[in-house]
Amino acid sequence: MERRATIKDVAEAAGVGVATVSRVLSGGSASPRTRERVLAVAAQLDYRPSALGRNLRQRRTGGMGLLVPDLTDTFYGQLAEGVLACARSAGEPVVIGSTGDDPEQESELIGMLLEQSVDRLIAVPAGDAETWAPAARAGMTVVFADRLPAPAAGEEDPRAAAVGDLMLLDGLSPAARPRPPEAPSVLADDRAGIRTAVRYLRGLGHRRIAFLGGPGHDRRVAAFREAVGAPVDEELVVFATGSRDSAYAAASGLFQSRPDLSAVVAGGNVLGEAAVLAARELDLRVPRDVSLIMYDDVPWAELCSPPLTVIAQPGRDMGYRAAELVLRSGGRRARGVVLPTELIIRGSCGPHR
Amino acid sequence: MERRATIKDVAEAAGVGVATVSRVLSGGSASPRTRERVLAVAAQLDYRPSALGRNLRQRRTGGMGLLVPDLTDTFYGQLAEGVLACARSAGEPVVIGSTGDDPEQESELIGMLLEQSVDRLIAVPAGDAETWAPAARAGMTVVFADRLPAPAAGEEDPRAAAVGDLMLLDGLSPAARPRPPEAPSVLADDRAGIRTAVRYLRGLGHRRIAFLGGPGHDRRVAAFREAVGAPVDEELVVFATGSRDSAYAAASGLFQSRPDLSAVVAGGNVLGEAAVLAARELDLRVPRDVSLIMYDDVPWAELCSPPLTVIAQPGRDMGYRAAELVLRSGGRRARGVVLPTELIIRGSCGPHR
DNA sequence: GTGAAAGCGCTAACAG
DNA sequence: CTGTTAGCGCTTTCAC
Repeated sequence: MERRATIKDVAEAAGVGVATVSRVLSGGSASPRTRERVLAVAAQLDYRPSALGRNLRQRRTGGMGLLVPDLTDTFYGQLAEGVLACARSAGEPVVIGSTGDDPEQESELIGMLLEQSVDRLIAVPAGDAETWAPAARAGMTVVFADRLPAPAAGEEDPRAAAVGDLMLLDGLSPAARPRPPEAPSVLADDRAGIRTAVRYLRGLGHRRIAFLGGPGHDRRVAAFREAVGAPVDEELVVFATGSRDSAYAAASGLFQSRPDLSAVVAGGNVLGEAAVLAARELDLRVPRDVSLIMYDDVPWAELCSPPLTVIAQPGRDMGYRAAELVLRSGGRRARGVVLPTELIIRGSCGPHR
Repeated sequence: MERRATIKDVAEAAGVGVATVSRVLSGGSASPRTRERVLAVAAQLDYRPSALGRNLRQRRTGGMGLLVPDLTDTFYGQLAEGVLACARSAGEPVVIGSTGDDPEQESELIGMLLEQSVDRLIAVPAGDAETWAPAARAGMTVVFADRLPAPAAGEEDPRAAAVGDLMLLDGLSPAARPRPPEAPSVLADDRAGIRTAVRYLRGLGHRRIAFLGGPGHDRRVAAFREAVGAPVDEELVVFATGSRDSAYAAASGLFQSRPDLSAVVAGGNVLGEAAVLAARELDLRVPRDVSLIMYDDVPWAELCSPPLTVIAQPGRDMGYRAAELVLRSGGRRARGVVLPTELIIRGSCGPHR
């Protein structure tokens, strides 16, 4: 249990200078003979270059940070798995943090990452643009996943709400479209997903459709309003704060205050879970009494009875893509990516009656 | 977007030496006047000490590593949340890795952590004692959570299987019990949990009870065998490899090969999920045709219909405790901890018919 | 109480 | 091609 071998040990043992060792190990030039000897000695000494030394020297930590709202939410679990898969294949470490969808905790975590000199970050942002300013100021490369930070309070910026479209409309002339978000991002095509869901519901005859949203679902509500068209009944759009309790309360409240609604689209799997629970508690049968569509496909959606009809978004892929983006962001600011969603019809929606 | 202020900048701006700055910032002695000035300047410069510099100097990285099999498995999500909660309150970074329950990937991740000089690790081990030897040799402080590494191949070591008891039997004289595991650990009381479940099932009249296990469930099977007593029907004990597909195949195979079984206990939530799916596919009604008890309580267990009867283990607490252990392991090798499980009776078990 | 100086392990000039 | 050298930012003796 002695201290690990350092580059110096290897150099001495191999009878060469430390620079040579460094070169050999990082694929630099060296005569075949030296290279072989160094490699042999290194292996023999079980030498592993210390990331600490390298990072200090290069004034930056390798790897990346990952900030998600809650690992207990299966969707973020999938997202994280994607990120980790990519990081692993790149041999890069990932420093993770869970924000609880709280901007304050998020800020603290950003601070912590800064302290660690982690300068690449993938985040499902909880705070608004203001929360994220410090990260940008510090020169961090950040890729947002799943959603974008809301514009700073006071700034009338429709960008966040509109971006869902933009990225898909590659046909538009560059000048015709608003500037892209400042940070590259990997988002699901919420707008199309929600629109498809609402149309599907309308096709089944539903007219009083509610939206059950959570933190970060603003693009989804916006899409919902748009899809429903004209003056949407504001009582049918309710928000929870992120905790399961809050989600349940919101769902239950919705069902009780508006017994006339015939369908609800839940903005995320935690909300969907809450809706199922609340409906059951209130003796509402799905889909007989109320139809339900949930955003996010998660393994247990199929276990419900009836199995839940969902808007699937590729969580794992999103994570993987985000990691790729943040890793090879050397080539300047990458464009954002929007991944398609898919309406998976199972059994939780029925005709309006 | 200039480079961050260093300790040197602060020292100069405050007209003191770097050593003084260092002292002040780490609570060392300094005259009130100097201290104040340094603090002011530091704040003004938005100075954040670089963890890189400190770590290199101290030849160790702060924070901890966390290795779990799969973040898509809600139980590990809970565990991770616990770890992160503790780490956050300690201001420590967490480097995470997902092993996919594959010893090889686990080894690689351990190597990566070693390279990062992360010397504290919380792990749900995939590999056996041999896989973990390098970590120990390198002087890592590791706390195992949820399970222990199997004894190295060839070593006839009943410790892992027996430990479930040990820790609870504080009444035994120290000499009478086998030595404790080499690394501190945080485990659920699998033995009691399984025993309770089996007894419950027997009380309902079930005799042909099957066990559906996955990687790392050896303590649970052992407990199952013990609870069932005497020669257990080996065909009723089946194992999957960790993937959802494999779990489904195992469950489906089990149901088909042994239509006479009347109850199954699933060793983890992924297995439980598979069992529900397989049963439905084969038109087996739960609990009419087959009773089901699942290890792990997860939010969606309640959503199934009928809601699943489960053996709950405190995932979040386990993570939190593990993090505490690994953090304050300064005081030598901490004892392991065993947390209680609870049988939560919902609707997936019925009388044998 | 405070400053100067010596590195921690590594890479990147810069000479040979 | 290869060795020497100068730090990266910080903590920690060791003098003053």
